[in-house]
Amino acid sequence: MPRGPEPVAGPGRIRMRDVAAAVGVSVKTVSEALNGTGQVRDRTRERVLAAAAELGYRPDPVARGLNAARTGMICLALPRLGYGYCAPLAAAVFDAARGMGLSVVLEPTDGDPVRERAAVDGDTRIADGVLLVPHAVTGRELAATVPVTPAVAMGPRRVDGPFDRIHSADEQAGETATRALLDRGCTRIVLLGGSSGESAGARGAGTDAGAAGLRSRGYRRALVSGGLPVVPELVVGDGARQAGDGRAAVAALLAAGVRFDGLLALEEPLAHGALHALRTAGTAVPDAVRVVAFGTGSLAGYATPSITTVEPDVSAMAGRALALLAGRIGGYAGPWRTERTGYTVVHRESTGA
Amino acid sequence: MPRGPEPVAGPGRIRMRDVAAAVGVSVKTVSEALNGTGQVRDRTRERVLAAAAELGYRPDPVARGLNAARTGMICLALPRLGYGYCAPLAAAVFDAARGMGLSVVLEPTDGDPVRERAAVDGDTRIADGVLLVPHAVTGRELAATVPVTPAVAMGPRRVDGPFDRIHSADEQAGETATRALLDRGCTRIVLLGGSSGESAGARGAGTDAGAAGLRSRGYRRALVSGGLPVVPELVVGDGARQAGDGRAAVAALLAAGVRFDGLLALEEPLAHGALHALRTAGTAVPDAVRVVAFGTGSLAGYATPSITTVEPDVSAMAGRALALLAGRIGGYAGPWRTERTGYTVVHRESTGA
DNA sequence: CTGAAAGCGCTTACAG
DNA sequence: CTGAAAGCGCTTACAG
Repeated sequence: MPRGPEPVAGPGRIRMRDVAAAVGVSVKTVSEALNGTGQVRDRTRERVLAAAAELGYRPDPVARGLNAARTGMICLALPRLGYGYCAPLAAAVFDAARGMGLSVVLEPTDGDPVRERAAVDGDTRIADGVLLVPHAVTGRELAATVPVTPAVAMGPRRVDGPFDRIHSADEQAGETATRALLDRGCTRIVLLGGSSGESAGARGAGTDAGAAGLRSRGYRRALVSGGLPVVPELVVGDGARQAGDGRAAVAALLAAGVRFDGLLALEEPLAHGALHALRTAGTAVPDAVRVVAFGTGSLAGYATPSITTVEPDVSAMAGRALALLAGRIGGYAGPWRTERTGYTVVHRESTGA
Repeated sequence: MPRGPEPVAGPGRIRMRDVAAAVGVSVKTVSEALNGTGQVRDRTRERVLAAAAELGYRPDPVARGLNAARTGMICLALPRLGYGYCAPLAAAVFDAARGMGLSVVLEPTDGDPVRERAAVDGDTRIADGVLLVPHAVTGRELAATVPVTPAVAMGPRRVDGPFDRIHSADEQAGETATRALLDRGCTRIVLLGGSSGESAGARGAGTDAGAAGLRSRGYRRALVSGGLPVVPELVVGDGARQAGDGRAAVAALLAAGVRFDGLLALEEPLAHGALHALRTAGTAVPDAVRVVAFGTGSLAGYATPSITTVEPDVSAMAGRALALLAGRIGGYAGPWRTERTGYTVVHRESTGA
């Protein structure tokens, strides 16, 4: 008997064959009675169910998984729960997965391209499919992967590769957010956490920019179409994400005497830091400066003042991503698909709501 | 060939036997060459590795798991990522698990006792062990479970059952937090989100209170040992957790003309709501009212004013819980153990720091 | 309606 | 150092 270490549950672990022996039938009958498959006489099924309950039988999902070539698990690989809208997105994925009878293995990649690639390409996969929120990995790197299981890339990054994609409309959202400020009379709008040009903040040839790059582009587009210039000194904190960074960047602007009447924070924590700096300097929000932030707004409503946010539709992202993934797991082999999900502006006090 | 649907990867899926055939050796030799077990001649190993790479062989972790009676996965069952300190705790669990070579299946129970119980007792388990953050399930219910795999309960809830436990020292933390306010001269301290007596907010016979109940008890103990009475009208929002609830409860106190000079919020969002209500009423923090909140403080530092928090040591909780679980998975069969992890007070502006 | 047997893709005691 | 074979706990085509 070539076995590994004693099973955790010890020799008391009940197998299907034990139930079969107790009832006096074959394992096939037990399997069919328990799963409701095949044709089992009522009387036999009852005896099987009774014996299974009596003995405390629990089916082994690993054995079943080996047989079915399917485990009912999917892997959700994302940079970190605290990153961008990962936490609410993950929550939405759990909800959707549960509705489909799937379990979720959460794998934080820490934004490490090696781990991101391994999530798709790796050899430790026990899941039937992978949902990847790429951060650092490039489209080129992913294009070379040979996924062990179907994969779907989701989020703002425009990566390319052998998988379906769900993109959040970040460029459009950046434009919408900026326009909301323009519409309220702002003419000098600080872009906090973004970049003023294609080169900075973008990773590849413009098609592979991160969320910040795309949102920045939307900002610039809104300014241009509004007849306003992109003022480099108003674009600060490129790549920053933390409240402390936002605070420092805005404090520096104020100390330098740079004038502005609007502020678009590309990540929610940046806005909290910005408000802190503005408050310290005695600058009134929204009277002197109007503020909009990207985020999911769990606390934005209770900041002082409450912050207008541009919120991603994580529920749609999760739902669509899982639908596409389930289709692939189910055997669909058509061409790779790309879908887009939106953002919603929630007006609060920081824009004068 | 009694097979289910065609495997996802199609007929191209390479098995160990394919590699063996390509090299002209047995599967045993391939297995040992790939795993570095047994004695394989260098020359043979090289040929096996080359063939495996050439063919794109990926080991099947499910088959390996069936054989080893171990999958290298654990299940983390918690109410919801947005609940209490679940998100940072989950992040700490991922870190610790990764360090031990384990993957984590995250299972939100939504605070449903049936699902909490199923996480320990269920029959769909593919994990080697379970980390449960109980919410609604009672100790009595869990005591009757027959875990399929080892389990560890963690968090503020004092549940009992056939597993190890890690408790956060919530009663002690409640006392420490209250004392911080007393030490700063507060004499009328609002308890936001808690209860004034044993009956309310506690679930069982005092040994099974949730975090709010335990923290409330610490609050009362601090008052009593400070020679102050527990004033029922200062205890509001029993069971509340959301910013909106905190805002409403504090607004009601202010509208009713109730006087207070300190406030202990049992959940961080409550404090953000409270600050909002205080600001609206023109009540100065910390001059007129000092505020302390339980929380992990990711945004507390950027509220207006920044909020003093009592923060759980999630890293210690995760580390100890996994250590205990790994011990059980490894076969340790000693008596159930209970460990305790602490909280740290981080002073910020809301207490005059 | 039911049983005996093969097979899922691995690992490993046993015998060379 | 290596192979043939059994076994992990299930599911299911095949033959009664």
